[in-house]
Amino acid sequence: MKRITITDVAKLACVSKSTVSQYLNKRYDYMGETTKLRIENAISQLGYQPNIVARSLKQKRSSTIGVIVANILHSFSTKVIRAIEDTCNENDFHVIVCNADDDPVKEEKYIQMLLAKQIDGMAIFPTGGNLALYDSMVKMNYPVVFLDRMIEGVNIDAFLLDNENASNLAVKHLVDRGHTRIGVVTPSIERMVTPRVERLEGFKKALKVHGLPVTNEYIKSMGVDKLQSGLKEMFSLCEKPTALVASNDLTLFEVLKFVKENGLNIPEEIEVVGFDDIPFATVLEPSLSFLSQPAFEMGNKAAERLLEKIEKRDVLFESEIHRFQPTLFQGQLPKN
Amino acid sequence: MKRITITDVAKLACVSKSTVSQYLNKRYDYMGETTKLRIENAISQLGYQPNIVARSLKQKRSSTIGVIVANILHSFSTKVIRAIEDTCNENDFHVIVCNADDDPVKEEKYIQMLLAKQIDGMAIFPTGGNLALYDSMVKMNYPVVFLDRMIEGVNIDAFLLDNENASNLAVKHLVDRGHTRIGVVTPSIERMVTPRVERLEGFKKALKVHGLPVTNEYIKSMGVDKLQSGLKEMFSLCEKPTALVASNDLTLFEVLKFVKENGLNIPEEIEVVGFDDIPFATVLEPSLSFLSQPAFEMGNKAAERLLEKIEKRDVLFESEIHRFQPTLFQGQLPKN
DNA sequence: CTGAAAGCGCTTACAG
DNA sequence: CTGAAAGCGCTTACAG
Repeated sequence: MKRITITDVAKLACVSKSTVSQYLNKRYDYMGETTKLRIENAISQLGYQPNIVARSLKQKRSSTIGVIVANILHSFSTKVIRAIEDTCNENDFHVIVCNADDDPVKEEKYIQMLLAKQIDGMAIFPTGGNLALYDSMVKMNYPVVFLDRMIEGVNIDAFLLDNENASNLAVKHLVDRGHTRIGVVTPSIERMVTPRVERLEGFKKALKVHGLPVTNEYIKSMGVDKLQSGLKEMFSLCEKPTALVASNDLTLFEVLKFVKENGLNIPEEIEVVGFDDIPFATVLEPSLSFLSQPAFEMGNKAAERLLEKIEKRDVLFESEIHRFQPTLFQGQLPKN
Repeated sequence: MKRITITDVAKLACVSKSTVSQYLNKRYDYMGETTKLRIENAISQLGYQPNIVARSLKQKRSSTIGVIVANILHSFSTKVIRAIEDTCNENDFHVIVCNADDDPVKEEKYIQMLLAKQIDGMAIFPTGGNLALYDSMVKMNYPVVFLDRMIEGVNIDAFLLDNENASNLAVKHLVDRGHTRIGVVTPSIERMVTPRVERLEGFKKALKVHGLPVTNEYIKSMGVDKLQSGLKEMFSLCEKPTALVASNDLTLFEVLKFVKENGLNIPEEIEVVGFDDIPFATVLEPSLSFLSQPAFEMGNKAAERLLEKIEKRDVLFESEIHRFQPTLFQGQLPKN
């Protein structure tokens, strides 16, 4: 049951290990035809598979990247992972997926582990809780890209939605449909998570742009567990909102739950715009509008950039914020 | 920018590499207190991180398993991955996730890659297209578990739903609600994918158990792209079905699309039972019933078994089929 | 065109 | 209680 090594191949083919290695690495430049054939035969006869671990140790490259997502159960994350994996595959890179659970402690553990495994680079949905660690990676010129979120003051490429514009599109859509009392529901922005902050800011700006007042009673930014009572408050006002923007899937869920439990009608009594897509939204009721993120494109672009940084490890890159545009969908969702 | 190695630590602590290695591996048995302290200090002073690749090469273990899913975009797969990852984490194992896209060629490539990386074991949602390869892993006594599907004649543990019972529960539910004309919609069973075959078989058996005839016109098993015309046929019958079982999420989607496009009312005109959960199903309309799989439990159990096999690599295990019971949910979905 | 030798960073008997 | 030496399976200058 012992594994076949390069030595076995060399013996069988009557050449040295070096030559077999050349063959494996496709350095055929000076290799005799017959040598090549002998090696080829030996390999297939023995069913030889190079040991990638040994190669990595020597080459100090693993042809593997790590992806640390906040939560793999979010469909946005899944799509991004999928896109990253596709891009990596095309370039003969492998992907290790990790879940940080939005927990800085777990995130740190995973980053350390990936570094110890000599992973060539990482794509991270950062928790924001490991500033020193992010910085140390920058110092080492270690290849990293951020997704979905950016960290102020950390010099790392970030790939994220144009969140302000997304909020603006949502508000514009509702204004166009005649609404003037528009509310917004977002998770707590205490931890300054980029999309939450930017979507809320964008929402307020958009109201002003459209000549509407910013009414604090229409803005609920709080832990998801408190949203039901927040919504109850909002809907006890004399001037109830007639439309709501739900800034992510969790808040949308709470909004729909509230709507259902209170027997409100969509869109007659309350019109709702959500972020990201709900699978099956096309074929279910009520029909909602969504700001969809180009998840696959974001994943692809982030992966390409990461691979480029890995390729040119010696080059010092200027880090950039890469913004992606959302698309507004009504009832029907895009295929991606 | 050169990495700190064990040699650097040894030098700084004025001990040999061996001793540092002992320390790293927590073999303190005979280690002097002061030696221990010196090493500890040296490590933290240098910010030393052991190179896992080198360790793996020597130990011939990587403390990593691979998961090959058919499609990461399915929420069932995501949940299973998540559960496997949690279990692995508790045991200091890492997880590499791969997408086979239900393509045997891709599956083979991934399996080879994982083997070359000296991964300690694999959890696979098998395509069924690589019998020889599965067998060769069995021959090597390489630790593998299958998920969601089993492969006839291949001696590997499989963790899957009690599909026949699931179909039976679906039929029973509908019969209890007074239905006698019950249809079923499943993807093509040409490739003999376990859940599809078993769910269809189970459906037929359940009809008989409940004294209902098996009507071929009520059974549509075909490529998802042909389902719309299949459903059209079914609903052109004089005796239309009054209830439908959709055996997975894709077929459920087609059913709901058909229902919506044809303005049918759920549940008045047609009652629907699906498999797996649709996120948001609780708060949307129409309210459906679902047979939910205990995805987290399945992932956990599969991972535990896999780790056990890795732990006791020398032991020859009897392979078993592990069945899990579905739960019928109406409108409301379970938290997992 | 091919091979001998050194080395990647660890671990592990074994000797003392 | 600690260290010298060999070795895991590769790759890579370098020599010839």
